[in-house]
Amino acid sequence: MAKRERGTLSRAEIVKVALEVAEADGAEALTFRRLGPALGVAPTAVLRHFRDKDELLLAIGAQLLEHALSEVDTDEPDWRKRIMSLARASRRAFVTHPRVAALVATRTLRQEAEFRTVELIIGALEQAGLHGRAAASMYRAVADTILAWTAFEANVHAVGLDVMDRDGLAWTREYVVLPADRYPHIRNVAEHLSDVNREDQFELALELILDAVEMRAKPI
Amino acid sequence: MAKRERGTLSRAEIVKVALEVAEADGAEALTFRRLGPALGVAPTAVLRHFRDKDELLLAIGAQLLEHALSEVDTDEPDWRKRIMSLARASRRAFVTHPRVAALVATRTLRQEAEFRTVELIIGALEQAGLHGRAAASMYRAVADTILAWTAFEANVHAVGLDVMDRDGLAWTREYVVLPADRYPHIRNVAEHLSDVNREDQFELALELILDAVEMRAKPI
DNA sequence: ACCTGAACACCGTTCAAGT
DNA sequence: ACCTGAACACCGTTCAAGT
Repeated sequence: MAKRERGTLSRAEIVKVALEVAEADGAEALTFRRLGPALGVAPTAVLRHFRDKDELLLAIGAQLLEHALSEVDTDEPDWRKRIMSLARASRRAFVTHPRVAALVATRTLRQEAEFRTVELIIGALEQAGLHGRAAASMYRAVADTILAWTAFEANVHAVGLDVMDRDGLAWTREYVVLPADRYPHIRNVAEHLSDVNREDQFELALELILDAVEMRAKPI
Repeated sequence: MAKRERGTLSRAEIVKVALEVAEADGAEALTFRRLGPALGVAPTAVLRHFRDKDELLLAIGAQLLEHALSEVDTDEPDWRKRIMSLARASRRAFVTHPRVAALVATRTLRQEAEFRTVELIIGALEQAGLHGRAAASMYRAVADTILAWTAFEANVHAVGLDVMDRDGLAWTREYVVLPADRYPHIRNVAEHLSDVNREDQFELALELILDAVEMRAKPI
């Protein structure tokens, strides 16, 4: 706990160290009392830069989204690829920091990074041929699906890391041994349930929605 | 805090009162220390029926899903309607108890109610014409989308109730005033953004996916 | 202006003791 | 067998005091 010179603490550094702490020891370790020492400072010093814990979490979320956005190729001419690129980048950023992501994914961040995300999606949909009300409506369906899936995955990951021992890894195994007379449909596909991983499902769900977007934009 | 006779405390009653407490005072009020008095019992007495708080939350989640399932018309012959009915019932159950739902939605509950849900969805997909690996894969896409959206909405609701003052209700208002030169696409549809509500989006996103399911099951 | 240290009002969980 | 009460090891946040 080397003491540091006064005035050298910044919001940026706090966010960075907070991510490290959460990554290393879990979201429940992300407390002011641990964060202080990790920064070489008293626990309450952080409160001089963030009004409360919620404001800190919001800043962390913004940072995550910022990083995801920086990886998106905004010059990609194909609108579907642009949306998929954004979706994958978001997923990657959140799954990399699942414990923090779970805490912030559902917050409206209301910051630069979020506005740019919205702009990107609406632009893609307009290119696809949707405008006005239809574009607004579809934007919410697409954006919220990406966000919902991303948040969901982050949560599952975070919980998975925390209670893996209790819940067990192979949940699909339980489905295989269910009584066939009461669960005939499950039995039919049980052997395939463990093959599918969540990343594939995320891609599939999104592709399904974009298929439908395309159909509605340019009806046959 | 009328004392109660010994041996009258049950898991069922604890779950019921826990839901009431959370509903009334928020998820952060769902503590053993408040739950005890609400049950007319010492705070630690609850720990005789649930190993820890996580086990209590799991039981609450199971109860929510159970209730949702009881409202689904499983005899409905149209597979699309059956899935939509399940989705709406889940949404309703979770949005009714957003603060608790947010805490439990991402847990694999691994209980009776969950198995029946899976059985229902796979049965619907088989009726649609999907089998084996394709059915398993699509089941995950559909089920996880319902779950992700439901969890997401519950979270948004819960956060909304908790930090409504700070975040403000009319987030869409901020989008209307964004500089048009930097966000031209947003500006194009800004006036329509506030029209769409989340329930419509949930329905839309699901219909989009089911459209695509139908297309893949019976290709043109 | 920025940071510290003590204090306040909480948590979940354990455990010896009561009935 | 079931419940209580005290105790332990934590939280976020406030606030007077230091530099």
